[in-house]
Amino acid sequence: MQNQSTATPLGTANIPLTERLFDALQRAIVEGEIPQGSKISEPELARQHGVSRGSLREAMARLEARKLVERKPNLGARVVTLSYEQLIEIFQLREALEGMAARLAAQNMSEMEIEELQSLLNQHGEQIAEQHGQAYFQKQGDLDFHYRIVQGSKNNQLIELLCNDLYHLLRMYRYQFGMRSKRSQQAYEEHQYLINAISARDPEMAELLMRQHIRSSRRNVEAVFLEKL
Amino acid sequence: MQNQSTATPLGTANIPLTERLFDALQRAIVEGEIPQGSKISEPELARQHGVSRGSLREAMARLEARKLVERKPNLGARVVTLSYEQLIEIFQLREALEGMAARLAAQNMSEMEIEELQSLLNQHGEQIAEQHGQAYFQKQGDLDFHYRIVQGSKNNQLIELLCNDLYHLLRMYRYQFGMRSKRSQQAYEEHQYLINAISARDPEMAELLMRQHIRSSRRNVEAVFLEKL
DNA sequence: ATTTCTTAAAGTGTCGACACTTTTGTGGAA
DNA sequence: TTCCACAAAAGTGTCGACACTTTAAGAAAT
Repeated sequence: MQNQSTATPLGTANIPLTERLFDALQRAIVEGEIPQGSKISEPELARQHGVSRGSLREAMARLEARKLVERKPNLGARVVTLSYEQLIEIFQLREALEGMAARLAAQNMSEMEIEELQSLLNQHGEQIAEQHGQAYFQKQGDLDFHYRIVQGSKNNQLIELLCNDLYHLLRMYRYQFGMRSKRSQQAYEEHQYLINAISARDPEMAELLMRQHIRSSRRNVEAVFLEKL
Repeated sequence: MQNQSTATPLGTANIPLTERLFDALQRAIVEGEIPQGSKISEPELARQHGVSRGSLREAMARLEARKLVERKPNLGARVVTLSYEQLIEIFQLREALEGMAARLAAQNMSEMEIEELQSLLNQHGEQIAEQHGQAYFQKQGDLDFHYRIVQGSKNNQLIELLCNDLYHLLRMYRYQFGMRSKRSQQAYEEHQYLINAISARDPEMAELLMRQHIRSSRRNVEAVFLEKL
């Protein structure tokens, strides 16, 4: 039996402080609550969250590993600064990684998983039809779809890398750069082709389609950026 | 002015303790000095290295991020356990990532870098001729070659990922699984083709060749493993 | 008024201590 | 002898303190 009345907010039991802190900070950074490029003062941030500097420090080390903050010895840490160049680099990474993921998914996804993926896409389709669903589709839906294919690859290295490491940095870009687009209809169709290839157990085709899909997505981002100038 | 006589071993000045510790531990793990799968006791390891637990803890957090140790809350940390399955997964990753790296290298490497790469390969060739240079070529040379192509991609995300994160895990496999092979002659030739493609500024071909090269390398590992059973 | 030197404030690096959790080891009951 | 309970030991989680480094502010000199 342990004290449930005093400190522990019920449900956070046994989850180490550092971990909760890490999640909280990650969310705050991704959503821009702590602005990009801003300097982080350990004593202040620790105080705000009511933890010791040591605990915060360990959370920061993990944030650094995910490239959400940058630290320089004796100079302290700052939230990463997002840039167009980095975003393009990430798209190139994704093209390679998710391409491989799609290839493996075509080999390794179970029939059931494929069905679920299809029904997820059907939902997206409805939402697009209903509300010209730009908001939802871009922000959550697209991410969900890609997420599942990565899971379907059954390659743990790939899953770890894309879903734990890169995922949050990418989310940060979506949050803070806007990144809405008029491509939802187009993306929806590309997703459907992809499912077809996976369903047909055609790894080669699945990889090809995924790579094209991400390349289109990148071009769209490039176009949006040019507009802004 | 700072005390040069007492503590600082001259040359380690200003490099934080945690960082030096991190490097030392990483080396020890990669080379198997601390055996794979072994449990790590923070107090003991800290004592051995003459640092406080806090410093060691931060180094451990970074090791964890590189997948060299695994930590579970309240249960402590163990060195990662290498497995055939994981190795295959890593090869799949590399196929995707280094394939992309080769593609980009064909676009972005400077003429000078290409020349240097060629002369590096020439050295390798000589070594193979001389001493049937299996040892060197496998352990260092091959890694060097791939390393340079990744650098040549000029994609910082890719460079970071392959040369900082995955690199050491891969080195650990080389160290501890042996992974010598009779493929050095074959690999040498494949490397030469790759340079030709890069030199011809043919991204498509460079990617294709790199992927084939890594796939061959994987097949070789698979074969070596089957032998062992 | 501008620059530079000096000194105080803030911040980071590192440590040792204590509370709580898990593991280990020992003795008694079946 | 085997199994369980329970105390002791070891280990992890978290904190606060102190030393050294960097940054900021203010005084002195040009």
